[in-house]
Amino acid sequence: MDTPEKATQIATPLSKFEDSPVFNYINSLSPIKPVKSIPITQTYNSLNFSSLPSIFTSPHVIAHRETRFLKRNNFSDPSKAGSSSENGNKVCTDDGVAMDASQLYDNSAQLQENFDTGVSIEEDSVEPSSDSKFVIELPRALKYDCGSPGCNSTPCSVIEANCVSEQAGTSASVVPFVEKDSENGSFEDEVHLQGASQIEQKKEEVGCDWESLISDAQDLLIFNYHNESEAFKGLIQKSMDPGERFCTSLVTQFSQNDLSGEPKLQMVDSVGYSQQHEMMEGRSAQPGETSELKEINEIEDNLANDDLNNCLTGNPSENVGDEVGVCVQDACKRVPTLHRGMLRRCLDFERVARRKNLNDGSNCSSSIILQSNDETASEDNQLLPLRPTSDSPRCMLPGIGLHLNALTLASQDNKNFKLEIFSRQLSLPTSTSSIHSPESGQEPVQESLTSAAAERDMVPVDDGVPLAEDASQTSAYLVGEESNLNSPKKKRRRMELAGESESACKRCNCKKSKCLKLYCECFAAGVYCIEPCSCQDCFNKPIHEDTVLATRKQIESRNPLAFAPKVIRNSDSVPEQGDESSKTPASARHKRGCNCKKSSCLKKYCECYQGGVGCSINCRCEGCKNTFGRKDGSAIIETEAEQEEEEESEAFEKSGVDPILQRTEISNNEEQNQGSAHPTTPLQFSRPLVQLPFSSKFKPPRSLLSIGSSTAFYTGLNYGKPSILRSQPKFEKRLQTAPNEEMPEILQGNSSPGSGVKTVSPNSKRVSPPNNVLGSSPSRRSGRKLILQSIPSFPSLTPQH
DNA sequence: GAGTTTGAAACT
DNA sequence: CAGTTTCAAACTC
Repeated sequence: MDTPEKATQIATPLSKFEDSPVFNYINSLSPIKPVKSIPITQTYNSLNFSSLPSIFTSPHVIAHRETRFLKRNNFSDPSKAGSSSENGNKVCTDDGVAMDASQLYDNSAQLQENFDTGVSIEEDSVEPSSDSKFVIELPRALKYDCGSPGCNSTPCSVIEANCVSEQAGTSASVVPFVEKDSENGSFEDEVHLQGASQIEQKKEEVGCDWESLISDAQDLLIFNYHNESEAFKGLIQKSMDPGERFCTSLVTQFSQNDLSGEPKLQMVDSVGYSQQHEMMEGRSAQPGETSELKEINEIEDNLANDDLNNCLTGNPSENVGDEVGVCVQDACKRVPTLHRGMLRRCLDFERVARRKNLNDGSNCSSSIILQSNDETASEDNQLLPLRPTSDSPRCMLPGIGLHLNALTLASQDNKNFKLEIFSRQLSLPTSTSSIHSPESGQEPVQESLTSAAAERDMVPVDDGVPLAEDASQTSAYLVGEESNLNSPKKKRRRMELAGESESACKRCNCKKSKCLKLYCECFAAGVYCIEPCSCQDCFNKPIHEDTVLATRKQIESRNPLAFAPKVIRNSDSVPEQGDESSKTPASARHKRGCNCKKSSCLKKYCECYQGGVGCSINCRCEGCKNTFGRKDGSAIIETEAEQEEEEESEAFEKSGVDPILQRTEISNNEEQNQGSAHPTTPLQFSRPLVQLPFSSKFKPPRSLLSIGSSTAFYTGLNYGKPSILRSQPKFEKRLQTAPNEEMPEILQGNSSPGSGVKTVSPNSKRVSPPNNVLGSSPSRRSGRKLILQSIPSFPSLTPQH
């Protein structure tokens, strides 16, 4: 199966195909001339095809995409799967494959997506390597199908291949080739056969393992998303170079392997999600693969990391902004890069989303849903600079990047665009992950996302917390619901139904505030008002950017935390523990606390309740009955041992809790905590408070600011409450547990009176003794905490570096 | 859809 | 900082 041989084989089948009437017909259809197996330059392939999309985008493509999108939503609908499979089936006519694909698809769209992502990436990387995409692609698809756990991915891979090919314009040719190959019994034939056999096996395996796979989906999802995000990041990076490099490396290796039939192809394919597979199945790289795969993985990881770091962490500000825009554009142009697959996916979704947005008026849900799209927004045409124009969909995740702060900082269009992209990107994974994976999977993602977002955000907007919260919640819910939020009320209703998605898409109804006050949800959320808003005399529009920014500054001068997420979640700040915290009710708390008197904190009047978090010490509510956690919760004085136990339990929870189910989890956790004899309140509250403001290390500045300014809020509010003292110990623990990074920030923040806020004293008011906080937090239990941290769900989830 | 309730935000 | 007013969301009918 050496390369030369392959080439020969490939050439043969191609020629045959070319002769076939089907091929001719296809050719007639597609603008792309079936270049006779002439090795086209990889770059050209991508480039050439990139231009073609229009042709293929025709109804079929669109339909396909939509179907696909629908599929995502309707996992169980077989018919759709079938329809969708039409396109996909083109490529894979194999019954076995098709079956698998449909089934798999139905079983878990997301899982598939994840695989798809991996696959797509692989494809991208692989494509360039092969002189003729066709040959390589088919085998790949097959192999995928045949491939390991990737079986699941098979359908997806196929579909994607189709999509890609369609867009690229190569797909058409591909299909025929496949069939022909089978007919010819050429190399591909073998592949098919093997693939089929393998697929069947896989099917069985899959069938058997499916559940397990699904169960593992969380991990996978996380992984996938992580990968996607990485990939996306890679794309984003102004220099696609890394991606290219990666591709190149892959290609190189691939070529070295001669693209040899199955194993190598599989290897290549697996590269994308090999990690996932490994994770899932525990399956190590295949014999031959191992070394190479490892290398590839390493490269990929490095790239991803680097990319992430560079893009996200790096200098989000200037470089990133430009980079983003550039990257996006480049990405579009550079379809062939390894991220291409992802982009395609995203595009598909995005298109749908955009349509919806356009049609419906921006629906936050759609945007959210498609966050992935945004990720992929980079894709071809769609990557329009989403300037925060009035038209642009504003639905941003509250905490993420859309904050006006970010906007202000990044006044540039590109930057804004980037931010949105990032936010969406970030959110996407979360949403998806959340949906499928009940467990920890999501958290890591969230954390990463949040952290990434935080890092990225030009402005240290919020902690990732809000993002996580919103994203997870909203996204998850919204995904299903998406579009129809036309009327504000309906929207609200949905939000309510959804649970808490509200934050994601705010639509205001302001009449007197001109949407320039915090009364305006849009303004408060840091987003511009959009069509769906029913506001009057709205100044919260890009047109009035100056006014908005000025007002914003003014408000911030008054209260630095004014635009910070109201609900702070620990997750992002603490990578490791973040999971825990995020999961645990305690992790999230309203930054300022509520002041409810009549609603008993059981209605959305209560911001805590609305945010899906329990009331905390900071709350001055009366008759609190917040189902997410009462402020008074029994403040039980716990012994250190108990506290430790709690911590452990929390850590444990962290590992397993689903972000999606956050609320449920929260309630559960609280219950658990209570059950564990730990009064949920004190601990939880204390924690959130501390962590909240300073979720990410990167945000110190903001946290500091917020802290200082926030003092007013935090100081003195809760003095009335008795339980605080007890809580302190836990609080201290929390602090300790919290990563050092956070702690310092917190401490720093605390140094100011404001810090005290979080440190809440046992007595109601956040008398935060900075000293206490400082003293306790960093040093003491850091050891333990470190241990917990060492467990970091996120790292573990990640493909490993 | 109109009116009421509620509590945050803004103001004094 | 406390008290009051304004505002818009949440809620009810």
